[in-house]
Amino acid sequence: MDDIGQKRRLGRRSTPHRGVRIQEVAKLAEVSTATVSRALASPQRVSPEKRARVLEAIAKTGYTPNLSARSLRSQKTGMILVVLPDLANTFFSRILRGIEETLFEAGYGMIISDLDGSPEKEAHFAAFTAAGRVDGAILLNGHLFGQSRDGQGRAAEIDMPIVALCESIPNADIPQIEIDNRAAARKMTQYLASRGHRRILYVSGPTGNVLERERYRGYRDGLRRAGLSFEPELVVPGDYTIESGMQAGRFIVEQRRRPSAVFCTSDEMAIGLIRVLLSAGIRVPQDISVAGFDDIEFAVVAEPALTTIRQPRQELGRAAASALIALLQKQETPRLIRLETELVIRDSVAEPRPSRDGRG
Amino acid sequence: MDDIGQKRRLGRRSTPHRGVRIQEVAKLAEVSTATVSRALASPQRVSPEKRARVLEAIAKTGYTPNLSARSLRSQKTGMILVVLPDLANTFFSRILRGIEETLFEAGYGMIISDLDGSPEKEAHFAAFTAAGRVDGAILLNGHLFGQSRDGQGRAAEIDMPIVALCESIPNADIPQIEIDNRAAARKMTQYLASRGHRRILYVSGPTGNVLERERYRGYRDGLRRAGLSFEPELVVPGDYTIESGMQAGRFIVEQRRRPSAVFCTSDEMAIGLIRVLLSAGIRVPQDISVAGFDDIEFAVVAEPALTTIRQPRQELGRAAASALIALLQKQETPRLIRLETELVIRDSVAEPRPSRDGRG
DNA sequence: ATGAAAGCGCTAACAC
DNA sequence: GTGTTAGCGCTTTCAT
Repeated sequence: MDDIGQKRRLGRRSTPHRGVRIQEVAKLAEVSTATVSRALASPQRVSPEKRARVLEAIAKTGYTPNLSARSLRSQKTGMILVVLPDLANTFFSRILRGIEETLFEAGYGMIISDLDGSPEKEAHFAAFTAAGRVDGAILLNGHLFGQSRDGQGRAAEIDMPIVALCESIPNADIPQIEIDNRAAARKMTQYLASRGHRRILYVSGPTGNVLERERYRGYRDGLRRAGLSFEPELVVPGDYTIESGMQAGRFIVEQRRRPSAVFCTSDEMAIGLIRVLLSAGIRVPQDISVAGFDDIEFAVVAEPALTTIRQPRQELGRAAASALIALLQKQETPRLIRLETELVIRDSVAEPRPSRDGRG
Repeated sequence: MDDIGQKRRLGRRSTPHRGVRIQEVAKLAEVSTATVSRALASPQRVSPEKRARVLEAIAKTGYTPNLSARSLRSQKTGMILVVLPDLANTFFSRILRGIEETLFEAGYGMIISDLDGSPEKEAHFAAFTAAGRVDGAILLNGHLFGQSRDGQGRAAEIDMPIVALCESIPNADIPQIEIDNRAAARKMTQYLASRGHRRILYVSGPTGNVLERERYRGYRDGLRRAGLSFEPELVVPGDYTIESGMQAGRFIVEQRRRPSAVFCTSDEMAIGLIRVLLSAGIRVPQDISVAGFDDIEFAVVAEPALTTIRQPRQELGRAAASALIALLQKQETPRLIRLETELVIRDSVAEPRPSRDGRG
């Protein structure tokens, strides 16, 4: 006790820390600090008797290791950075939960960075990462730190375990976890065609987005396989938000020659679009069928209930976290993990009603 | 260079860190490490000339301070813990964004803990906090660490800046940021009554929840002020989820004597409930009016568009973060901050249709 | 205004 | 299996 008291006095800290330190535990258990440390980190390497004494001393003192110190010494932080474009987007929350669960089980914590479209933030988090504050990162934003920026930020130099989730990152030699967007979009397009639709409007995601590129290809594939011709005027831009779905809806309402089915590449857009259609007196699915993508929680309670593509969101999160953990443990991990999607048939898609110009 | 090279060799680190260290910058700028440190932390205390040299050296080397070391030395982490009950709940994402924004502006990072109803996790994060890994915490879960648990976890001893957001924590001497749930619920109940409803069913939140207690009181208040009598059978349990709203909906469908209006204490429940009503052939609002609470993104695109109470979610997050930052800076902060709510009138509430038994 | 040097609390290399 | 001890990289006191 005296020793510690003295040490305290000698220390030059400005804000005295009230926590118990490893020394105190060691003293109480009558072992060295190394033994206390080992008893915690690798119990099997300490004799049962001493281990018991250490554990007792820890319980008695309420000791919790200082993680900054541990970090500094071991060069590990136990923290993973999760970078995503928009925290407020429903789509991400379930994914986050999957990530969090898995990381937690493996003893890691999660630091979230909501990019919010700000390059400034991105630079900040790149620095953050470089500062050794995290052991690895999961990127949901479709590019590496500093990529698509000039070389001035040295972000690109970051060298640590990273995985890409959902939005794959081309040319990056890191594990990518995703769904087969192209196949999923093709599946939906073919389904729509199989119900008899011949004029299928496509509401896209943001231009340049990898997801969008793949889904668009899938749409074209589906059209081709169904023997339908592609018509450029049947592609309407969107950005996955409710608002952009509503805009697409307004566009459709104003048209003379309407599609018989609409394939929205997100559920949010589908829900917004349906709302506008309904308000304009266009019935769904009697007048126009609408399909979504993602199968968010609200898809099933939408009116009408949404026919959509289910993404295994929580599993995606878990898979990404697992891949990252494998990397951290220097284990082998596949470069590409593709999770299955499922066509979920509900009520928003029906046969087209017979149209005046002969066929759907 | 030689010195550093030598130091490296002498060091016993297992995983050589490739980052640039402060020494290297100091050497290049021909100043001491202390000057480098000061140039970063308090520029005005360093002569402009040396500061410029330091900055140049930093740019040249790409130096980023190691935050674990800084933490260890300064006893500050620059990290805030945000504890919330359910990350996958739409309601929280906007709040999180508000928190994140404000923390970011103040130079803090955010660590999220999704409790997910697990006391084990709670204990973990309590330990985490005790381990000096964060400088403060924002609690969205309605209780302090370890509260409502026996004294064995010494979590209660945690002594750091904490604020409670949304779910206030009784008897805790910490800033609380919330809306006036009671007044909001009263406002909605009175509005429903003003439209002519006399049998207003209340779908509650989880029992024991502070929010629920307040909203329930507001409902009773509203009834009283409108001169309506309270009827116990018009209270149906819920837990804010879509699913529980659907259950409440099924309950209503099975009743002979149905309410003319339903006040759901969350939008999710309202949307789930409407879905069930619609499926059973009960029209909303013609047959039954339904009101929600929160004004989530989907409220406006629901069919019918939801009449609800708007909570300023992002502002709540910002206010909580601001209060915490004030605390961290030892500034005064009000113990209670109440943000205004707003009654948002859309299409899910109408006058009751004349009923057989004479009045609504 | 600046530098020297003492640690922050811990882990791991090394010696036994 | 256990103890001794040297740092991890930084900030800050103290002395100048």
